[in-house]
Amino acid sequence: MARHLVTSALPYANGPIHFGHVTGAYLPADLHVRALRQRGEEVLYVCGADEHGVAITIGAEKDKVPYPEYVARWRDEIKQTFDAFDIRFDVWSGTSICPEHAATSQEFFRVLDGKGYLQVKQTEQLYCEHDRMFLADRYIVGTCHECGHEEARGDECPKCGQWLDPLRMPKTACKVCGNAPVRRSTTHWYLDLPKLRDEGLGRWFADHAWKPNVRAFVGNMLEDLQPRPITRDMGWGVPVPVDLARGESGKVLYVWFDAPIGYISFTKEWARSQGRPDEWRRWWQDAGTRLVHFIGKDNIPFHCVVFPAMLFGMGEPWILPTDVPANEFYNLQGGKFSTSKGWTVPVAEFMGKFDAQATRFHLAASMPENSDSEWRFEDFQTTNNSLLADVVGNLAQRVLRFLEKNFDGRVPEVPAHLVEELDRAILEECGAFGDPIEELLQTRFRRAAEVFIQNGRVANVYIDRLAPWALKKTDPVRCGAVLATACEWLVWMARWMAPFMPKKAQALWEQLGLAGRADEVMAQAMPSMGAWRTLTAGAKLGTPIGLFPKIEDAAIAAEIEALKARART
RNA sequence: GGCGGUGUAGCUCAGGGGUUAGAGCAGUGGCUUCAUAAGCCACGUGUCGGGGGUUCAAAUCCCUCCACCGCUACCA
Repeated sequence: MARHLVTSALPYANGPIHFGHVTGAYLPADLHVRALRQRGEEVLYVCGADEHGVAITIGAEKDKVPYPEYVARWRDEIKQTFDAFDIRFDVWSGTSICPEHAATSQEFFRVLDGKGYLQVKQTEQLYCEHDRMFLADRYIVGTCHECGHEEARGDECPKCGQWLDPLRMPKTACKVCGNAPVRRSTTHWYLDLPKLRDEGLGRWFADHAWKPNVRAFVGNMLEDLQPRPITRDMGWGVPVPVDLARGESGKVLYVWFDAPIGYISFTKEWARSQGRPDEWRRWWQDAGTRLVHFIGKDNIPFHCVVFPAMLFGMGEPWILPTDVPANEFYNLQGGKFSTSKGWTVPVAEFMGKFDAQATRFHLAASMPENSDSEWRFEDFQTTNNSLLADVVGNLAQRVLRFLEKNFDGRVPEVPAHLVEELDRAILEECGAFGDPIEELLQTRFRRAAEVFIQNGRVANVYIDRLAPWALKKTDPVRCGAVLATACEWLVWMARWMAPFMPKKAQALWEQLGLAGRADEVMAQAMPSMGAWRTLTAGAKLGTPIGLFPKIEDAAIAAEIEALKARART
């Protein structure tokens, strides 16, 4: 049994997150973590906001609020979204507030420098005197040096598609203020990625199992690797250690250098809060830890090359990622999610009208695991109505209501002579069932959702075959035994449901009259003949209430209309 | 431009060199009535994007073409 250190990409604290982020990097991690816990594994789930970088300074200045206030606002807003989705981290922090973050980041810089993995280079860059900052390529607009297009961005020309060098562009302007930037020389530190690759990172990557999208992308990247600058000229970020700055001032670590270190500093923060400040080493410096990063595909270069290179460069005993199950992108109703264009689903508003638990399930069932996928309101309705309500919710209802009406709301007895027959009936004769928890452990989320529903079908088939309503008059004892067996299956349904929809699972658990929690550690992985029943005959059941209310067509139509209306304004 | 992905039943997708290509949803017919007009059973259709090649055999491998999409790391 390994220790599992699970991370989700640190959300950038300059805007809200949407369903795409949730299903890309957070929900899968949460599902994986819950499945691990249910199997009794030791898990730590780490996340927090990424709060440095030039985009944040620009955003804050635009809003006329101090940087710390700006990031705090988004940090809290984003956290509320996670809370709404029942995504539960063991630690949630932020790179600008975590007390351990700056020192940890500087330690990385110091060690990598000491080991010769950093290079110092002087280059010319465009500098905006008005905004007093060096301009990243995307903050430059100007004339394309290839085709003469006048509104090219500094990194790429939208017209001819050429990759641009801002220093060669005949005419440029700062995208923020519109003024013409000047050339200015500056010094920066570069992470020597080719050297790290050649000294072992390349082998590490080659020897590892990866999702196909990750392998293809990184494999290419490793062939043509350049040293990468890891410092910037700005006042917001982790400062380059003074004693290593070679007399330079105003240098901070590049946001992508310090952001992944957040996983480590947040772990330290968590350890300290537990009263065991050294505990973090067990998670980051012990080969028994399995480190898994959940990210969207846009983060692949950083989590599969840059950050591993940094960890590798730190040397023993630091561990490297075990797996990076990157997802593709999630679209919305035929288009890309775009907060600025209004093509998005405001989470708080949505949660006021629809069920967060069912939403989790639908996001899992439509997750962009192997290719881009999308949220469609009609599909959400189908998942909720035809799968969750009809197959699973109604299953619980038909069993529990029957017992409520005819058996005083108690678990009937299963006479010894019927146990084997009924075990065989439901476990062997009503169709194949699978283990959703195992699928979640294997990070096959769509499959997990599918298997869960299939397991509900098995019990529906069982009930139809055994027809307890017919037995009611002819053989009440057998009727009770049939239903008690169905109840046992519902106990398993609640367990299987727990990672996907923890609150619904708990509700079902209580309807079954059970104390404790539906997500408690499972004593065995799957039901098996003669060894899967846990209920006590005569135990009082809870009150059956429909778990999944149907969603009306009109509600879906209204959402689609509202989405279109938002996009127009 | 480079790299990569996708293209399989009306829809969403799974599968992946070898018996008659699968699931769910939607549709049709039947059964049932415990249940959220729920459940169960049965049924249909597919040139597996086009073309070429390898092979005893390809949806599955190779080449090419077409369509759509993503990424292209000094913006997170």
